[in-house]
Amino acid sequence: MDIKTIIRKYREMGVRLTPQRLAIVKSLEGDRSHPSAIDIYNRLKDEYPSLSLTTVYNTLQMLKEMGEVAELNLHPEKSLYDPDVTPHSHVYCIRCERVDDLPYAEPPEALLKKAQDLGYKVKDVATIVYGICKRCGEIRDH
Amino acid sequence: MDIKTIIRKYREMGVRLTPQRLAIVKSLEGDRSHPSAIDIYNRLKDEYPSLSLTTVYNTLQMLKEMGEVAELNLHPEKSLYDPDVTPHSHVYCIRCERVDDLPYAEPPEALLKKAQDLGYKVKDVATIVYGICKRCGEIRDH
DNA sequence: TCCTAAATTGGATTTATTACAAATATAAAG
DNA sequence: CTTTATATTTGTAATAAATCCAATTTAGGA
Repeated sequence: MDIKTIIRKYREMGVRLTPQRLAIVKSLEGDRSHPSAIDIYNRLKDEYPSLSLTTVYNTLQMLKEMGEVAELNLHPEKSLYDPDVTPHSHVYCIRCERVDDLPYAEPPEALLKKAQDLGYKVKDVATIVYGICKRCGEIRDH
Repeated sequence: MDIKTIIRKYREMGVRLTPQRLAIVKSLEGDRSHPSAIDIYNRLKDEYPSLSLTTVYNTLQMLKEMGEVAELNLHPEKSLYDPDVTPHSHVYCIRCERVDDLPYAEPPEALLKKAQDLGYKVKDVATIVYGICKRCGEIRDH
């Protein structure tokens, strides 16, 4: 998520470079917290009081199409966004919803094979580890 | 998802065996379509006109706690339910939302290792293949 | 500086899910 | 078979995420 790259991409796409978009891009830069759209909105609304949630959603959608962010389906009820689009996996704490990165690992070949046999054109593979994070384990396991 | 087993489990849990619960369990038996709560509700509402969506959610929640169904986070906005709780993976069509089963495949050991190193107590691993199913591929790729 | 197409805003809408109080019905006891 | 306690269902309202849309604003080229 390099800002210069993104600004260039915006220009190339003939898309306007608004302060809102720039703010969203900048807030996402280097962010490893895997925020939701509303998280991003809340972060920025003090600095941009007129910012609208719709704009956050629109911008995330656009960044997704540009290949600059990935949408993660870790949480059953909301999408989380990840500015790191290099292949990697995630651990998700089922108690506090914390997300941490895991390294990239080649998915089992047998799965891709079987998906293709079923007629699927494979676009992506996600591996998600579900567990209880250190902090939550300490809190409840007294 | 064996009905006799479930009835026995209900009894053991001291939980009442209502027609609604039985209908939901029966409709799920052997179902490989990965329905949402609303799908299940729609299927049953003709036969059980008084059935409420809340009851469907309650029952799914209970079956989940009994270990008889798994909740899948494949779709960004809704949960899908799977009465096959044996370990296996899924392919998800990003166009039509179709879901197919994939065999079980051992997740990469390096991921579990890393999650544990981060302090997580690992509970589950999900591998999801995203792609375009045969039918959708044929429709749009003229 | 002006102008227009593109973008933002905010309020309303849709969809999934949960909360809750009142009505109902299971299943055990008599 | 009837009664009864209480677990469960129901329906409606409340939440929450995400989308829609018309009116307003603005980026950026002329």
